[in-house]
Amino acid sequence: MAGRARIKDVALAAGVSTATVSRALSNPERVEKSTRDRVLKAVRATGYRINAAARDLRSRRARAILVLVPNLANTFFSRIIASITEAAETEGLAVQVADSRGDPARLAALAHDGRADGIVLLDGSLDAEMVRSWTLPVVLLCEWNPDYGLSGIGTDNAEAARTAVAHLAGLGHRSLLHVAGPAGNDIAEARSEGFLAACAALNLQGTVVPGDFTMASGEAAVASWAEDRCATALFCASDECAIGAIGALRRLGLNVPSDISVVGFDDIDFAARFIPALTTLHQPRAAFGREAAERMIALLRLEDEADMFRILMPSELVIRESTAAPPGVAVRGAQGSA
Amino acid sequence: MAGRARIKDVALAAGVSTATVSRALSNPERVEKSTRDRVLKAVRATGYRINAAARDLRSRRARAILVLVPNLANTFFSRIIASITEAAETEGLAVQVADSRGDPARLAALAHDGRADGIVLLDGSLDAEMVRSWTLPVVLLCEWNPDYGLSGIGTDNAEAARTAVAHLAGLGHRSLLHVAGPAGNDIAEARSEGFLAACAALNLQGTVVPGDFTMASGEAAVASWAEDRCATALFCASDECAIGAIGALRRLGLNVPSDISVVGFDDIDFAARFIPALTTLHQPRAAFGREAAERMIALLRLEDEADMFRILMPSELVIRESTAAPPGVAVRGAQGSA
DNA sequence: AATCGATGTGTAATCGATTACAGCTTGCAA
DNA sequence: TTGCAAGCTGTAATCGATTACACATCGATT
Repeated sequence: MAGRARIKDVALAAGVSTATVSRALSNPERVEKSTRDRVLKAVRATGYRINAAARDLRSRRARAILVLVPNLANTFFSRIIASITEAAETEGLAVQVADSRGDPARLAALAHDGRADGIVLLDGSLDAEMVRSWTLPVVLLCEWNPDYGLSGIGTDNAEAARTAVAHLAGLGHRSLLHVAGPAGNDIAEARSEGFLAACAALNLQGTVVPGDFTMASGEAAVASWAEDRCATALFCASDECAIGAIGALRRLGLNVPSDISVVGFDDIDFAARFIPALTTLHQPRAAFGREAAERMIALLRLEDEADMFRILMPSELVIRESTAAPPGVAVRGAQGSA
Repeated sequence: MAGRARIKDVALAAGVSTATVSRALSNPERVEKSTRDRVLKAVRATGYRINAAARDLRSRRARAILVLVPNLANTFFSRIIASITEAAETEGLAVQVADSRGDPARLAALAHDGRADGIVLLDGSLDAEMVRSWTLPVVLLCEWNPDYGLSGIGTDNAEAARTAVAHLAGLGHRSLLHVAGPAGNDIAEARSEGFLAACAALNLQGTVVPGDFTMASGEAAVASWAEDRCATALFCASDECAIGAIGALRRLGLNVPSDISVVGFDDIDFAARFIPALTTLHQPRAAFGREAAERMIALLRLEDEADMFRILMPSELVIRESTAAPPGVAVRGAQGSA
């Protein structure tokens, strides 16, 4: 802290100017090999570390991106963050992680204090006007909000919902209940609409009840379902919701999947380990992170405005233990091992 | 981006010097009210945002702390991070989050590039020499490593293990298996030692098998347990491990808790929702985060070295559904509702 | 031999804030 | 009236890097 070496000290030790030290470190090919070696030796000898504040100030960029997630405690996001970090750091970009909830002033400060050059936003429920007022390049990831006017990366939620419905229909279910995500959330609505469209297309009875992705909303949905029990399968807008629902069903003395099938969404880490292991739609989280980082890097390289893009990566249905034929329906063509 | 206002622009707009603007913003009481109001109005009018790089450079501090966690995807950590963030931000400190795994050079860079004034470390398995070489104030949280030579905050793991054993003994279990955390991990070893000490004190048969906190290690432990089935209860070093173990038990056709009891550790979010809901040791994560932030703030205020401290906060046993009397043992004094 | 370009290095301006120091007012006591 | 302290504000140095520009060297070309 006290006696940290400055670039000046390194220059002195190597017998060169500070300009040469700077070049040796950030543009090695612009100094002669022998000089570079002397500089690097001096760096080692002095224990020099570049001062980020000074560099950022002079070069007018932070070599960092900010990742904003609505909820750090959600494992769905942390996996994506890890993947963004990996891709960004190979490009020399640091990654800052922050929670997007709470005080808008805090967010504005984060977005504009110059500590980051770009933002990867995983929250579609922020005030659109605020988001549009940000002057940094932003990539919207996973979530979607047309009002932001941003480029984005996500999955085709309607298509994924269709896949889930087709799976349940294939098992013999004729009456389905969808526990939706929060109203106003674009991806949640895409899932609901995809669900209803698929039910209509396959001539199934499809009902939607409101929810908000949480376990509590899964429990609440089961409570309302229990009144008439008209559906034999639940399609939940998130794995957490599905897990909440299964817990509630079990408390009603019902077994998943023999009494009722449940499909989740996301394929969070616990989905495979849950009992029963969750049939769910796997979102390509590692690919999301990688793609977002790459797009961001490209945006930062281009000084001027880049073209808008919207990238949809497919979600895959992962069939595990939480779905089966409805009670009383023979499994057609049941095949061997599983 | 292009036309961001500088402090100079604000000064011009308000008809004062940049020094006054700076003071009006960071030491409001040092400028006259009327001047301050003019400055604030100018700030609003120009949309001025302080440039963090310039401020950090000049004031030689970053007003930020770095939180290092071994695994962002672990919800146990994310809850703590949220709590650190909350406490730090009320003090005007930004929080940077990074993964502590991987390239040591990356960590060294993070620790020394001047972007943070202090470090909250949640990883006890880093190279001790590297950690000691850090020149920033560091608080070790949750994990513990005596070789770091740091102040720390955590829970009394041996005591917590004793509580778990006492609970199982009270239910009638006489033979216990502990699935340990990774060797060399201080808190894992404290749990193992506490477990063995408690078994000895209560005259129970206590066995320890190696593990590493993961679900996979829980599954592996069950596989080895299945060879002799000598224990009627499992005490796992983490909830994830316990969940892995329960999954494996279920695949063996065994029911928790009627065939075998399982106790976890941590009380992660899923613990309460898992089926069966996990009996586990609740670590006070919000308090951990708050305490760490406060201690760090105190450390940063003190210029010189502060006294070392080691704070232990109690973990509480939360009894849920995964523990019961062993098969064939009547529940003594079973009491009413639960 | 003179010119040119390429290459490597140094000098000094610069990024945008903070803050030590000094100067100006103002109020009050002597 | 004068002196002094207190309070407010401005001037300018400063933090530690990057980088435009200038300069020196050297080999190749004419």
